[in-house]
Amino acid sequence: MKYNEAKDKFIQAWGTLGSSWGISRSMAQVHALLLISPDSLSAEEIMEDLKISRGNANMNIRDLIDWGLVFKEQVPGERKEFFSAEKDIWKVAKQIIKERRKREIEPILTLLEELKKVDGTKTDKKHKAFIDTITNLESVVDKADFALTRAIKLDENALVGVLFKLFK
Amino acid sequence: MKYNEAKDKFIQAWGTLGSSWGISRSMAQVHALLLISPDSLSAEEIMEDLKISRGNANMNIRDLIDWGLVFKEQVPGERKEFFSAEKDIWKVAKQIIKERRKREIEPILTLLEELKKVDGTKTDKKHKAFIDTITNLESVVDKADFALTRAIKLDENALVGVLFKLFK
DNA sequence: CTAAACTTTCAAAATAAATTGAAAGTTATT
DNA sequence: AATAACTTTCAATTTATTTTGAAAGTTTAG
Repeated sequence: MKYNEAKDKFIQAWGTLGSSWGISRSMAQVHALLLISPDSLSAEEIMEDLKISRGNANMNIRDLIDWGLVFKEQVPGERKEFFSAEKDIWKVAKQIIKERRKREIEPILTLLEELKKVDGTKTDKKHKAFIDTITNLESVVDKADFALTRAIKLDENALVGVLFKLFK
Repeated sequence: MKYNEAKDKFIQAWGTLGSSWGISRSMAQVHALLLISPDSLSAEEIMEDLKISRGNANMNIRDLIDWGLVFKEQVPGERKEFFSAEKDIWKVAKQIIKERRKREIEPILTLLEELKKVDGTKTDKKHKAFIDTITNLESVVDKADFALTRAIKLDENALVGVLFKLFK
């Protein structure tokens, strides 16, 4: 397989994959392109390579910067901005976990806390089932939160150690 | 907060949440409704409660069954089918992890394995960067796969034990 | 076997999300 | 201060996803 073929395959597959993670195709593709680029790229180059519009490129680059997955770089003698991706995949994974935890787990916990306050008596079947579900959900989500919060503080080697200890 | 208010809030929030996990709003809402229902519900009741069409209800119930989150139940004397959700949230979480692992992690590993075969020389910067990225990705995804595969074999209490050992 | 009860399918319609591109906004250079 | 280089915004458009609902299919009861 030729380099260009492999590159296109990776970018396109990463784009498809992104969709199932709630990340837009373009954002995933910009990320993929920067991940495999040895040098930082300008918005112009990204647009041309991926055949996407200026607006799209700009928006997705900004989002990737917000996610902490891409950095702005200053190239001496060049006026325009260049961008490069975080290449340490473990850091990338941690960043993604961190962002999703903040965006998804925190709101669930807030919601569940709120919903526990529902009025009702213990003898009402529906009320009981509701409280049970909310309580059990909270317990599981709390544990996931705990695990993820700790995981993003580990380095990759420590994680490996932990995994082996855990599932020996 | 009244029961009905809390119920609606939960169903609506679960629907919204589902979206960010690549699950359609209706599917998440059907799941939420069944999760808090003490009794199993017919397709008819689900349609009416959530104000969704027959086809939509049917499709999403089937999908939830495929995911192993909902079961068909036979009610004596009734001809139509009734449905109920798995109420053990740890089992629910494990099912979701299991399905997503199969649908998302397996294809990535296949892709990365394939992409390692790219032609090229070690002196080519682009080729080297590509191989590095693919290799590092594979290493991280492999570890995630290992951790998830093991996690879905644990029961909830064992998981708690493991978490404490891990992050003492 | 036939009709009624119920379930599934799927093309069309509705909705939601992503993308474009040109105009407006900024910043640096002379 | 004027202009060129570059970045951002956003309304309009395109594309993708979800939902509908009526028709077709299936199963059970009589």
